[in-house]
Amino acid sequence: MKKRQLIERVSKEAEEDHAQPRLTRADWLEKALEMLIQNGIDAVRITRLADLLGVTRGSFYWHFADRNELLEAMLDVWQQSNTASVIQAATAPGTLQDRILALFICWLDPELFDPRLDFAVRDWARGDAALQAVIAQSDQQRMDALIAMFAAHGFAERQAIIRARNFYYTQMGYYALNVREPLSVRLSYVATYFETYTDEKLDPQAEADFRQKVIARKELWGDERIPAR
Amino acid sequence: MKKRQLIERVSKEAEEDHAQPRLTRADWLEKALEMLIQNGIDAVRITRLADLLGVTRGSFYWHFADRNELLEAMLDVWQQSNTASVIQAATAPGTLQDRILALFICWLDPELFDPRLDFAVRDWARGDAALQAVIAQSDQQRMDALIAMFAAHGFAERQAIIRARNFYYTQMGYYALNVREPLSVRLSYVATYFETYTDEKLDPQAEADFRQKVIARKELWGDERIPAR
DNA sequence: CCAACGCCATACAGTGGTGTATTGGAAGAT
DNA sequence: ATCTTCCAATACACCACTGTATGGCGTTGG
Repeated sequence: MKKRQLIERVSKEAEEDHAQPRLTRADWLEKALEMLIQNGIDAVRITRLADLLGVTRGSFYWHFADRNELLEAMLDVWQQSNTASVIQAATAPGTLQDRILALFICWLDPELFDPRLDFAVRDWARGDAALQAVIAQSDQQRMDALIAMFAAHGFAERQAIIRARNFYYTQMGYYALNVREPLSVRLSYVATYFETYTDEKLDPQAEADFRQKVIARKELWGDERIPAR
Repeated sequence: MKKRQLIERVSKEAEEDHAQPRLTRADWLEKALEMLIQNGIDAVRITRLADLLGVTRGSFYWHFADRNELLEAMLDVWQQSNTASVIQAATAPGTLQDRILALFICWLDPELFDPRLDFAVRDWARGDAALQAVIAQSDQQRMDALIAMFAAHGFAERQAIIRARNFYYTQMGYYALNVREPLSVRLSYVATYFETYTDEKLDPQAEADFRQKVIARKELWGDERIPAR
């Protein structure tokens, strides 16, 4: 699901025409998420957001009771975006190859899975046990979907777990290190990773289709969406 | 290298008797690192540290010029602890098996590699390009050591890179997700992971020795060093 | 023994953030 | 055409934190 849609849904507002003269709850929420991603939760200050939005704090306190309400809305957006995308890809119709490639798409398209948001939320949870529990639950849901995917294609329980962990942890590690590689380089690793995870060869035709699909999508998200973090 | 030693070295102070009536630069630094790990860089406030140390801020401004000097000292400690441990393990004498196991020890012993510090520093770098560059350099050094390790034991260039990435990213992903497992569970995965990374069987005797070694070390770091993050 | 140094307390000025109360004004509804 | 409703500006009280200036006091060395 598109993030802006989610933001508006969480804000309980209908999607309206752009170029509004006044702000909506969703506008504040969007800016706050942007701030969270770029500078961490402690940078999400009402004063600062008001400056960026070109209004005073008076506006904020009309849309939200207080800062806490904003934070809760932000968490709602996260909960309903990244995890849902992973699970959807892992349970996609088709062969194991189809599903793995769907997951690779997920890893590559920030509209489906935004690693910056994911890690910003994880950092946010530092020192907050309740939030950590929420995140752990989401991780468990993602892992369960991945384990089920491998298990459904012939891997025994323990093997499915190890493969799911390798698959998921490797990708999270990649994000955690904030690696910055051009898309072409990432694409060149796809076949090798696929074989590592599945012990099968990746069908060359499928790989070609995948490349084309990703490049077509890339047009949509624009050129430089590689996170500066 | 032990972290407290490093802290004192960075503070340019000799190790003294405990139970000092007055504080040293190292005491402030240690508390600040603790705060960074538990609550992030934005929680590293002079006022708060002073409260925790039971003194007023007057003490701080005797030991440090300003907050910035403290932050630089904290970064020095990180630079000289985690990365050094990884490189040392990866270049340890012996077979590939010896080195991999040395790295596993690293992953398990927070005195050698403290993942909480590592990720706290990564989070700190959010929105700070200069700091990101420092971290990227450390990551590169670690990766180079791992690639060289695999290459030195017969893996071709590309294979060595993929294996090093899998090895390192998987572990970083594990830490990033803040997984909390008992030591016994982690130990039970060692052999399987070893085989995944090397395509060799882990010598049962070596595995037994490893278990014993880790458990002996565990006595040293105490029981509950599993990060609450 | 007392003088200098090392470490800390106190007081002050300044900044940036929160939340509340009140007022102002433009768009839609009737 | 006026009357709500929605959104934003302004003003106020309050708190957390930084950094500086200065004074106090115990410890140590000459």
